[in-house]
Formats: sequence, structure tokens, C-alpha cells
Amino acid sequence: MKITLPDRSVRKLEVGSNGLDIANDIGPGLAKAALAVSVNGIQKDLCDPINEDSDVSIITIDSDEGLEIMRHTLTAQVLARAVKNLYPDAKLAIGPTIKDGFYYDFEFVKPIAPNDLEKIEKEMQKIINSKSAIIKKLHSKKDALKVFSSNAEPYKESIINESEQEDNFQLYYQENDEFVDLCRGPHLPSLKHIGAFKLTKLAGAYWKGDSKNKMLTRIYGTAWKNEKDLNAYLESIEEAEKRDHRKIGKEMNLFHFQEEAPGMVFWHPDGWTVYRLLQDFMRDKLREFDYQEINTPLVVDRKLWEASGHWDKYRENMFITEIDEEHANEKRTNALKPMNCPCHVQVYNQGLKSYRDLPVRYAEFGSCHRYEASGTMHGLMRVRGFTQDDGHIFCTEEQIESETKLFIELLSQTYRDLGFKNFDIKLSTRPEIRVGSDEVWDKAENALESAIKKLNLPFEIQEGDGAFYGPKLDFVLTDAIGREWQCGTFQADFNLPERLDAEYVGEDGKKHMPVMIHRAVLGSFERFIGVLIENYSGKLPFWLAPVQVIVATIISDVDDYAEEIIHSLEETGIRCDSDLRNEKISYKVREHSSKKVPIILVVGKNEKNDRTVSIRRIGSNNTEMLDFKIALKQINEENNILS
RNA sequence: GCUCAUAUAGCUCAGCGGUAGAGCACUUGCUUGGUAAGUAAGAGGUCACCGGUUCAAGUCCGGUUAUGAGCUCCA
Repeated sequence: MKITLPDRSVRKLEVGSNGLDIANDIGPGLAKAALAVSVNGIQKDLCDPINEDSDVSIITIDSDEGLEIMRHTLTAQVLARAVKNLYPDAKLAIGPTIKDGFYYDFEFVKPIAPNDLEKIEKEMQKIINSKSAIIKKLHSKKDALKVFSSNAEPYKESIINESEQEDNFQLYYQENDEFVDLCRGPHLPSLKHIGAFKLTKLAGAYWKGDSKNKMLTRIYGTAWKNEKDLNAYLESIEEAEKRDHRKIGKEMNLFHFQEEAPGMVFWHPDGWTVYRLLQDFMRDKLREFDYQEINTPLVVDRKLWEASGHWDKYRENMFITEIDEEHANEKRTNALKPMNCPCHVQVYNQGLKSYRDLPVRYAEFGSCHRYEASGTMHGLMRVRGFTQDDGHIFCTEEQIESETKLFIELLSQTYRDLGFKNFDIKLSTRPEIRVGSDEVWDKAENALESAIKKLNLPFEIQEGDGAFYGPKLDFVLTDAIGREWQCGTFQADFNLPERLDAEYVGEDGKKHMPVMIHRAVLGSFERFIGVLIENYSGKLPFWLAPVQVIVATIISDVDDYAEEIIHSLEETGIRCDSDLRNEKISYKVREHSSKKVPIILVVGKNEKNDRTVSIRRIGSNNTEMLDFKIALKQINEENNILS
């Protein structure tokens, strides 16, 4: 048979040869490094026979595929076996690979604690040191069930029982050991190919991810081809921890949370300065793109939420308020708005709209409240009270495409200005449960898709992930250390305008229903500020820094000169402060550096005499002596980069 | 919401049945010092909240609330 390698070269091998034979045919080095084989794009074990002409590539640890197979073997063969050795009563559930690592779910009789991980790691190392070969055996459903029922592995039995296949259940063994696990494979040919690993954490997880099922214990780990890669990964985790916005927010005194208002931000002066600056920035952008800013009520009668469908579909996430009947003669049920859309339709509905008025673009920095489940809150990233940079566009179906284009322009400008160079677009298409006819969906999906295509932007399709009222585009930005954050969204809605009777008079003089587009660029100010803090690790761009300049004196004789500088800076609108305290200059520099003040101007006797300043920028240990007037000009130029 | 963990001074944390501790921050002295911590002293706590065990509870046991890591949601 003919075996075609990735470089298109062809080798002839006997029918029934396996991946190892092919690797050997190519060279002994490759045979040694081979972990598995990809046959016509499907991963197979090295021992699997190949019976017909095929495209084959040998998988080694140097590919992502190889790394994943190693992680898979590590969890399913090594971690699982180690746990069974130490806790014979533990039950095996599943153990897949995930980004950068793997996990395995177990049911323990007695719960284990995080410091048991070390013990398990040692046991794993012992198993790896045996360098055992891994042996695959194929079993019929009946035999496979027998193996796991005699091993008392109910989760494995349940997986087999639910499987549609009757034969060829793959069971993996290790030489000289009774351990066995059911697995889709492929696995390493032997444990000597395992690289460097570390068990990282312990957490609960539901069997099959369903909260109605039993909670299992999940052990997480990370694994790499060598120590160097493992350490690099562990360092990157540390780096992410250092950037945690909750930690930096505390250090910079930007905001806090407290028990009486879980999930609601208490913004401190400096944090609120950042918030306002970001909002002003957004306001300018929206004006540029012809939005009209509006403002709508926070507390709205349930009648509107019934009409919009939120009362039915979203009530469990809403804060509902009752008026105290003892003090008022009326009984009303209100809800804090979880979204702004129904209110925006109310504004749209005031006065008759003509097709000539469309598109109507309303924007609101809408304060929304959602009762999020208690376990989901996370600093500024997931809160119960937040403000969206929300907007709704009422337009005709024909206008969807041009509105998409305009929105993407607005969004990419905004992200670029805020320092994010890359973002990905995801197009989510019709879900199974949806409203509206297929023709309308066709139109909406095509409009979104062709608009992105015309802009030459790459995008990924997420089938069936759209909102029930329409398809959507999600915008995911990448931060300075490669993490992804979903911020912007653009959703076409054919449902709410109908429910809430939005209309316009068309060219034909008849009434028509407009399409409503829900859109946000930042998502929410709270979350976006969290992303900004983590992206810049607190060192915000000059124009966004809450305190931009500190003038620090070396001796008290120059206090008057420092005040003069502050006065000039303030006159040009720079947010600044002086530090005249009786402290050494290195103490002052340290303090303001740790508060991430972008510029520290140090003045002493020399500076006062020469009317200069010593300028020191955050992130640099260098200082530069500049004429005070020139420094002032420079600082102002820097501040105006965006305006 | 679920599982596990955590809650001690403004911050970071130690203490784990017998008078509440450290470093930093804060206040007050001394110090006027040239780019990431000068120096001494002082002040600072219903040990999250409610209940239980005990002669005695930050300390042990329940419960509540919040936070953290996951899960599940959400986008």
C-alpha cells in the first residue's frame, strides 16, 4: 500500500503496517520520538494497523497534537492509576485534556485536600519512572462492561452503556499492572515519553456537567514537553496573578466591594476618574458616529417587562421591588432594569417615525442590575450592578449591512485607541429555539456575514449560538498577555420591535416594523475597566491615568517652585498633585511608582535654580532633565493624543 | 445555585482551648536627605455575624453572610 507523508513523498509498505513501522521506515530517530500517528487526519495509536493507501503523519511531542496526546496519557493513565493506587475506593469518571493541561474527575469516598496533591504527584512520578509500555486491547461491549463491573467503576459502565457502538471498546493497560482505563485514545506507546507536569488545583465538578448530578472531585494539572516549558507556563500564570485587577484596584485605591452590596462597585475618587474619562471618551466616539444619547428609568413597572418577555424569560435574574403598602396606597411591582432595550423602544415609539428617520441610533450609558448567581461574581468582571455602553439602532432590513460596517468601524477605532490591536469576530447563527421566519433569519445572517466579508475581516462561525431573537456578532479582544475577553456585541433583533409595537411609515405610506440592533462596544464600563487594569497591569495610558503627574520635592526649600509647577499643570487640565512631605526622594518615588503614576517630576535645588524638572516615567528607571516649559508642553501633547 | 476552602489592625499575614501578634501604612519626634522603603516612639482589634460545647472559645462544633478556586449559568 502507498503511504503519503506530509511532504507528499510516498512510501510503499505492506498492508497492515502500523505507525511505528512507518516511522522506522523513515528513520530510527523518528521511530524513537513517535508518539502516535495521524491517518487521513484521524489520530491513531502507533500500534494500529493501516490497511489501505493513506495520508500519514507521525506525531511527536513537538506538535500541539503530540503535546495533547502526552497530556491525555498523563491524566488517563498516570493520574488515574496514581489515584487508584493511593485511594483504591475512588471511582474513575473522565479525564480529558484542556488548554495547557488536563483534568480527571473522581468520586472519592473521603474528600481529599489540596495538600494531598503532592502525594499524588509523587505517586505519578513513581509510575512514570517505571517507563511501562502502554498496551491497547479491544473488547466487545459485554466484555468491557464485565471488566468495569468487576473493578466497580460505575461511571465507566455508564459511559459504555450509553455508547452506541457494540465492539472495539478501547481499553488501555500498562505492562505489569492491573490498572485499566477505557479511552478513545490514542495514547503514548510508553510512559517514557511523559514530559514535565504539575498538579495545579482541586475543584468540584458535576458528573457530565449537569448540576442535577453528583458533584465529583476534579484534579487539574498542567503538562509540557520539558521543565523549561513548564516553568515558562507557571511564570505566565504568576504574571496573570500579578495583574489581577482586584489586587491592583486595591493598591491603586480605585474601588471596593462590601458585604452589604455584593456585586456592586463602590468607586473611589481615582477609580471614578478613570470611569468618567472612559465614559467621556466613549461619548465623543458615539457623537462622531451619529448616535443620540438618551437616558431611561432604572425602576420600571412589571407590565413593561411582561410585554418585552423579560418577566417570562429573565425574571430569575431580575431585582424585583415591591412598594411598602403600609406607607403607600398603591400596590405596584417594579423591577430594576436588567437591560435597556425595552426602554429604548419606548423612546423610539414617541412620535411617528418615517423611513426617512431611519436609522435611528440611540445610545445610553445604561445602569443595569442583574441578579447573578452568587458563585459567578468576580471582581469588576462579573457584577450585579453595571453600566453598559449600550445602544440600539432602529433600521430597515436593508440597512443592517451598512450598520454592521459602521459599527465595526466604531469598535475597531475604539479598541485601537484603548490599546488593543487585535480582536476576533464570532458570528453566532440561528439557535434551535428561536422566533421569526427562516427567510428573516437568512436575511439577517447574510447581512451580518456579507458586511464582515466586505470589510475583509476574518471571523469564526458559531453554529446555533445566536440569541433567540436574532443572529449576533461577538467581539473578542486579546490583551497584552494573550488572554481573550469578550466585550463588544452586535445583535440583530426581529422580535422585540414586534412585541413592543415599534413602527415606521414606509415609502408606501404603510406601517412597517423596524429591525432593532442591540450593540455595545465596551460591554460594561465595570468589566472593561477590569480588562484595562489587567491589560496594562495598572499602568494606564497617560490620558486615562487618574493621577497623571506627581511633583515631588527633594528639600523643603523648593516647595514654592513645586507649587508653581502644579499650578501651571492644573491650568492646562493635567490631573496632578504635589508631594512636599518630609521624606526622602526615593521613598516618594517608590510610593508613586507603586501607585502607577505615569510621570514623576522631581525638583530640588538645581531644578529650582535652572527652572528645570527631572522627569521620570513609570516603568523606567531613567530620568531626564528638561526645561520646565518644554516639559509642560510635552506633557500636554501627550495628554492630547486622543482628543 | 452547587462543591471545597477562607474570614484576626487600613493592607499582607502569623497565632489554633488559658491576658490578641509581626511587617507595611497611620500619628508624633529627630532627620532637608538627588530617583523604588532614613530613624525612634506612639496609637490602632466585639479576632465576619448568630448559636452551641467547655470552668474557659480567634482557636472546637453547627448555621448565616461575604470572598476565593472550580462547576453550572451569562455574554
